[in-house]
Amino acid sequence: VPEVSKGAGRPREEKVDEAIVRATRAVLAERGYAGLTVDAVAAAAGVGKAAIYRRHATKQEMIFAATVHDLALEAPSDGASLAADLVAVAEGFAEQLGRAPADVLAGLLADIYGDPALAERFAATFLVRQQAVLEEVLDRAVGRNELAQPVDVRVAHALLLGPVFAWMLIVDGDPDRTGVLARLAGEAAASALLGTGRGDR
Amino acid sequence: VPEVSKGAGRPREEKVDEAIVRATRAVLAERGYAGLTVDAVAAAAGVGKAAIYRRHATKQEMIFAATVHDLALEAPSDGASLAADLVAVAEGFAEQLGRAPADVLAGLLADIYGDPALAERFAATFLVRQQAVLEEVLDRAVGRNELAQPVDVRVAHALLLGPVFAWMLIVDGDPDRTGVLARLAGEAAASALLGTGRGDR
Amino acid sequence: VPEVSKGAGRPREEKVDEAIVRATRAVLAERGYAGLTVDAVAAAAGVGKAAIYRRHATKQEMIFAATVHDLALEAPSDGASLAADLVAVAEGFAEQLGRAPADVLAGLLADIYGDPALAERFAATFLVRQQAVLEEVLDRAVGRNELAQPVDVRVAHALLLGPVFAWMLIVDGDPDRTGVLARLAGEAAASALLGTGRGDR
Amino acid sequence: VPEVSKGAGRPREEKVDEAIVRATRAVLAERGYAGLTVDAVAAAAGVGKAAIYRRHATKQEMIFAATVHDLALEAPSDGASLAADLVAVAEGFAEQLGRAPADVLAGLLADIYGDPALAERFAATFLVRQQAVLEEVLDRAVGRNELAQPVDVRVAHALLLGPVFAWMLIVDGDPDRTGVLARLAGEAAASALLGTGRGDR
DNA sequence: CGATAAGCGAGACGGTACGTCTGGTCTTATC
DNA sequence: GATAAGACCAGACGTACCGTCTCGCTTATCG
Repeated sequence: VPEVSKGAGRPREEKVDEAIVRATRAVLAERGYAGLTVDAVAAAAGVGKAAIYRRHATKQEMIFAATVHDLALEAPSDGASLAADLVAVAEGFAEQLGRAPADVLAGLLADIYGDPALAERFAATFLVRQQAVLEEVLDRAVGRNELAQPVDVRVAHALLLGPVFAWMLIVDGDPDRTGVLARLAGEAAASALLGTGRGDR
Repeated sequence: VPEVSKGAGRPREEKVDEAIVRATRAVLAERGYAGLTVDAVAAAAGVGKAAIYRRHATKQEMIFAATVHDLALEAPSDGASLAADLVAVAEGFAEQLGRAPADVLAGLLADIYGDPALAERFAATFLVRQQAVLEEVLDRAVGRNELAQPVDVRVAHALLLGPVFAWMLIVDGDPDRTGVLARLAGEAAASALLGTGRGDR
Repeated sequence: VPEVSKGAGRPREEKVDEAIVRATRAVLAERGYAGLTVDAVAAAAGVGKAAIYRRHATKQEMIFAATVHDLALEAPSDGASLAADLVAVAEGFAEQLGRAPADVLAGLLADIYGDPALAERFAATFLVRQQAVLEEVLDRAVGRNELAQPVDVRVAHALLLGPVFAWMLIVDGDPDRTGVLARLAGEAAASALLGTGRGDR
Repeated sequence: VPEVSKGAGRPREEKVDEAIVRATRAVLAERGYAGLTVDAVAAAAGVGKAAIYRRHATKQEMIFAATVHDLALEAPSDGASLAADLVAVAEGFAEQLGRAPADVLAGLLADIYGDPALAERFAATFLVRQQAVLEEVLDRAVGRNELAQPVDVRVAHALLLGPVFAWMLIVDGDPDRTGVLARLAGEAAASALLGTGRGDR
């Protein structure tokens, strides 16, 4: 979102912001990520294109802001074990991803290549947030003496997020069993990380 | 690839097929998935656009055919255990994915939504091939009595492919450590599936 | 020219209109009617293709508008006789046609068949304008009692326009003698129409 | 029509020639000059495109050969006067032109610009033939002492052919009155030429 | 309170890619 | 060597979309 010069001039209308978000989601639902047009969003929102581009540098950023930006992710309360914590985190990931349409996730992931700004925003919002949660859980495990030495967060991230992502976007698994898969992913990651940490493999 | 009416008329020239594939890869390497143009491919291949569209219904199918379609995947030789087999499979996935540029994988995954034909082709070539390998490995485990009851292949698929995919395309992990991650994913999946199979959780 | 929704939005720029007209004429002069390309016109005008198609439904209409649409035709001042008037009209036709390149005239005439909209525009601008001039001259002759009864304008039109057109586009006559031919055509038409009017044949 | 190397190999089949002519006319009748496609003609004739291009250098030449090439034009028998002869000639022109569709005439006339070979063929078949007839009629008039000095054939040609052409292709006059117009054109041309010849203007 | 600054909807602008279509040539296998 | 079928190169067509700009207007703040 480009900076807003404060003070002089007419202030931006919040109604416009809301209308854009609502219209973006509506058009996405109707035509999908690939079929979404800025003109269509503007028309559906009853808004000029300039109002959109005053807020978002590109179409992708608009979509990002309307669908993914605000996806909250709460850190799990302290569990009994690393395994329990990781299962909770995986379930959190699943819940978070599930709130955005699959094609939007895939589309944004693709558009990240070739748009560094979007990549930056994606990393800052998504990756950083998820990895912060993970760090906390891993630290707890160290405190609990489950883990002797710190573990690379990115590895843990891939082990946890990957299965959920693949289930939802690649394998096209049954949405009703996403929870089952998240639990399995959490347990799998815990055993792998603990095994690594113990160094017995 | 649209059906070829056999027998009558001038046959398609293999040289053209090759030129298109080579040019597609070259343009992808130079401009990336988003920057690829059919005209650019045609020009680079010294070929008319019609020759391309005679072979591929859309730009995406052309890219698919040039980058992903032929990605071989060999089934691992019989290992000592399910864990060993799954590690080998995960390494196979990593090697297979590594042969295509990341932006191409992401781009195709995105374009699958909204192009059912491409989705079909993707499933038939990619998913089916990988899941066949997985089935074999899982069957072996049943034979070995490691697994008491059969396991849903899609679950295993997500547990194995997900981490590799996430490492390469989302977390942007160090390519040199992709092998490490694949090994971890294999072990993690094995322990999760064995745990499930034993039903002790 | 498609209708312009008035009032709202950014108004069309006259500079663009002019640039398109100028570029169309330049490309026509350089490559001829058959060699003209909309892309070439757009490039020469420094204009997007959309700006052209916003104004003209087809390439032909664009050419029409740039070369033929505005060809003025002044009614001759009252002459001494029908013959004198018709000579003046024929010379007017010759002057009018002479201002557009021959291949353009032939090309547009051909494209009229199969494009009803263009035919309509052609009739409204060209035929109607010329026939209005003719009507006036014929009315004067009736007033002068040269003609006892009104004459079919289309007949007069063919008798006058035909020779000039044929001289310029079919017979490929010497351009320097177009004036001579126009005079002859005027006299010929006058004598034929007067002969008809008198009914002595 | 490209030269035929005689003797060796399989001779051309006349059936193919006929089929091409028939198909050309059929497609012209159905889709018009602008809508005619070589592929369509080949398909309608049950013939390969090569068979067409072996006989005709371009699409236009094919159409020319199928519609206009053979349009006969008989010289009028000796009439009582130049006027009578010219009327006969004009009627001959009208009859000749009437045997080809209007859009074809206009289309070929347009394509002549930019295709010198077609222009050559057109001149040789059409203009030369018509002007030969005209020359003969004008010579007779000199013999009859109606004309003191020879008249430029091209001028006479324009005066006669022009009105007929304009009536049929530009003014879109009633086909049933084409004869009337031809008679008028003949009389008009005669009076103009006689006037010129006498030098009294 | 009047000037200034920025917002607004509408829609034109330059640029560029798409997928289709055609013309004229070339290549098979068959006659 | 002619034939039917059809692939080949080249390149124009008209459409669609992106992100920017311009119009006439409205709405706030600042002097």
